[in-house]
Amino acid sequence: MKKMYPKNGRVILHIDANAFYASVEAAYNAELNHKPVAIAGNPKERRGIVVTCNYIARSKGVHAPMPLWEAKQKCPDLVVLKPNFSLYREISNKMFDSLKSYSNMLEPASIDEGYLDITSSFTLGSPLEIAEQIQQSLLSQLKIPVSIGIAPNKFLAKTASDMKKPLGITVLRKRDVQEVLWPLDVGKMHGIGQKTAEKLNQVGIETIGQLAKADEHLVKSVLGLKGKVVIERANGVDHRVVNPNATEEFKSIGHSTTLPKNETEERVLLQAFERLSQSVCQRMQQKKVVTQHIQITIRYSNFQTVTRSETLPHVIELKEDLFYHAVRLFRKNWNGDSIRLLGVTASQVVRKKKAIKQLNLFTYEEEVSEEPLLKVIDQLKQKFGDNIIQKGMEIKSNQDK
DNA sequence: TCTGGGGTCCTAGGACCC
DNA sequence: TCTGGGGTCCTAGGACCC
Repeated sequence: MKKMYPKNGRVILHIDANAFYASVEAAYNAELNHKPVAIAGNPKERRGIVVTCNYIARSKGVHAPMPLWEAKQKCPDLVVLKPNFSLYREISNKMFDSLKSYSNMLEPASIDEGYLDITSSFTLGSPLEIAEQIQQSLLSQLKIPVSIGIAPNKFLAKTASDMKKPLGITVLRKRDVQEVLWPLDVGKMHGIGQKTAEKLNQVGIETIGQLAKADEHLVKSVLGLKGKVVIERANGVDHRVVNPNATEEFKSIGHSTTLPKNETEERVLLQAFERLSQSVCQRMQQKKVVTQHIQITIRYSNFQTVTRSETLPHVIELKEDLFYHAVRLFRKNWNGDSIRLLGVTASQVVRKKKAIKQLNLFTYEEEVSEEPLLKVIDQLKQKFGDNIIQKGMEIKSNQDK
C-alpha cells in the first residue's frame, strides 16, 4: 500500500467511540444489543433526559438530550439505564491506554474521544492500516465500536470521524475540503452552533464554502476574533497541536443539581449547597488541588441563570470553606424567587504542591477565624454600602501576610 | 410533561495602577 | 469648564461541546 503521510504534514487520527455509554453497557450485557437502549440521568424522576442511546433507539427517533418522557413516547419498549460513570471512566482509561501503544501523542478530548498524532508512527503501517488495527482491537478487546477520522489536522480529523458512524474509517485530505465540506450548511461545522450559524446567515453566509471565501472583515464584524478562526477551518486549516498534557491542565471542578421540585425554602437550598460542596471537595481531594476562586450558579424556575463568583484572599480546600463561601454568595444574590438548579464550582484550581509556597505566605496552618473579619465587613458595609466587601477581603489578605 | 451535568473559551466593562 | 493610554485583574454572561 502506498504511504499516505505527506513529507511536510502531520497525520492525525480522531477516535470517537460510538454511543459510548450504551456500548459499555452492552459489553457487559449482550442482550442489550437487540433492544433500544438509553442511558438517562434520573430514570425515576420527571427531569431525566437521554444522555446517550444506542442505534436501535436512534432509529426510533430517540436522541440526546431528549427529555425521557418524550423518548418513551417515541419508543415505548425503550430500555432505560442509570448511568454508571465509574464503569465508563474505567473503560475509557483502558481505551486510551490501548491508543497510547500506537503513539505517545495522545490527547483525550472527552471521556469517549481523543486525538492521536501518528505522524511518527509510520513503522507501524500506513495510517489506514493503523486505524483499522485500532478499530479492530478496541472492538475485540473492549467491545467498544469506534469511528476514526484520518486527516492532516485536528479539525479535519474530527470532521472525518463524524462522517461514518458506527464503525467508520474516513480519510479527509485538505484537497477534499472543497468537494466534501463546502456544500454543507455552515451550522454543520464543528465549533459553529445555532447562534453563530444564525449570525452568519444574516450576512448571507449559508454554506461552509461561502464562509471559506467570505471577507474576513465581514465575518469579524459579526463574530469578533473568532471570525478569523472559522474562515481558516472552513478552508481546512487548523494549526492546533495534539497536546498529551491537556487533561492535566484542567481548570475547574464543579457540581450542579436540578432540585426535585422548584424550591424557595432556604433550609432545603442550604442542604443542597452542603451536598454540592461535599462532592466538589471530594473531587478536589482526588485531584490534589486547592482553589482561590469560587462560583455559584442559580437557575430560577423560569430558566433565568445567574452566576456569581468571588476571588478569595487565600486558597481553600475544605468542604466547610466551600460551603461557607457558596452560601455567603447565595445569600447576597438570591432574589427570593423559586429555584430550579443550584451549582458550586471551584474555578482556577491549582495543584496543591504548586500552591504550597502561596500557602506559606498566607499562614495557612493557623487559619484565621473569619468571624472578626465579618464583623468588620458588616460595619464597613453599613458605612459605605455593599461594594466594600472587596476592600474588606484585601484588608484580610494583607493581615495574613 | 419542556429544557442534565460536566466542562472550556471568549467577550466586555469597570476598577485600578503606572 | 475637561479629562491619555496601556496593561492587568475581576466579574458576569454567552456560546459551544460531549
